[in-house]
Amino acid sequence: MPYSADHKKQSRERIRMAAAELFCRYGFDQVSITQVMKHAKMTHGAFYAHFESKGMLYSEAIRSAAEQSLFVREGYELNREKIIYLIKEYLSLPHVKQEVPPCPLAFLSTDIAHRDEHVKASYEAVFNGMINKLSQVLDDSESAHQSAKSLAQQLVVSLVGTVSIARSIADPHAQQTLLDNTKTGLIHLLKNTV
Amino acid sequence: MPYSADHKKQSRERIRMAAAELFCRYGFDQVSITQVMKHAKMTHGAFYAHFESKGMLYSEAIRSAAEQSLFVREGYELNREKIIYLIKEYLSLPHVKQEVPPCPLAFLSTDIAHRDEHVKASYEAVFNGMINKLSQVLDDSESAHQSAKSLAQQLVVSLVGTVSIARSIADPHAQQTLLDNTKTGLIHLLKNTV
DNA sequence: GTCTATACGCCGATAGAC
DNA sequence: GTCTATCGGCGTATAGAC
Repeated sequence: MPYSADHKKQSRERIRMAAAELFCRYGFDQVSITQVMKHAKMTHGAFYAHFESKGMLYSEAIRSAAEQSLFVREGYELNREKIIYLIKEYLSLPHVKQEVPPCPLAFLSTDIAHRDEHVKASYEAVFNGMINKLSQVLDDSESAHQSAKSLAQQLVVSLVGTVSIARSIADPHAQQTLLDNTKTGLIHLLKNTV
Repeated sequence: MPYSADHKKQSRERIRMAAAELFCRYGFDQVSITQVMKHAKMTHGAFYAHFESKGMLYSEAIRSAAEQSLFVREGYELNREKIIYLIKEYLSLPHVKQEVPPCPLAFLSTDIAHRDEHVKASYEAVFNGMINKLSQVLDDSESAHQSAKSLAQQLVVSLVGTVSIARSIADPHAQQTLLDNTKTGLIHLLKNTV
């Protein structure tokens, strides 16, 4: 055959990456296969040689987006200080504006609710991955009244809620205030549970 | 004319209400004008006698949804105990499953991010309304290190984040755990800032 | 594997009868 | 004001050449 297996793999990966960026930015319904393929430097006809449907691509794109996002990309050798650093990055305007690879949990939260179980399973896997990673770090210095996993969940829902809301608000000043308030609140929460 | 002004007003209201329910449940893109009008007991042709576009309907539907939602409908004569009651209702499975009129902040958060400034303004107004209402109650018994408005924001972003994520997760047990954890965390937060 | 071309359906919005 | 009918556009997915 005129195309190597590696070439196919690379094409597939380009599609996955393009999809991760575009779906996060515009949502599932407002991104067409034609747009994704153009972003991946191909035409729409080639799509179905790599994925069986747009929905299946979505499911994979969520995991791709997660792999590139803050907490995974910089989440090696995590400790309390690094968590605080990541919280600040997560709750930053560049993240909200998707100038860095965004967290799909925050950018796609309500979008996932309308999709099939396969897509939801991807979202849930990313969510659990983030919780597990955080709770491992928080475990060794945990307060008496709150388990590490529960604390990690508090953290994540606040992060996700804040960024979701900030993206849906037009006023830049209100965005910044919101981000800063959550930042202060979460750091306070972490300090008090050392 | 064969139709009274009141009749027109009622039709318009039926459309608004139908839109509020359907948009919250399925999102903007996955609801057609035909569906909304069918839900409002009319045919699609009549739509543009009441609204100038689907986007304008969305903007109004967000406010309609907010008016019916928990914190507004039961938010009169608020106090700390009632806030705790509303938190429990908000973080309940019937709310997540939209068996009661849902909060548009949680059900539409990422959906709004892709719309125009007019829609975002509606979302922001609902958000600010909720923050203001809560912070008034929290103001008289505020802790030294955290303003009432900031505390109210912590509350809302946790509520919104939790319900958004819970809707996007398939496993009912994980949903319930998530809801319960946030419930505990927020009640703890409120008690500690009396 | 990737291309161009197209089948087929749905949607937002408009036109005109009643 | 509400109806039926339709326009124009775009979407997913497929077919067939190379």
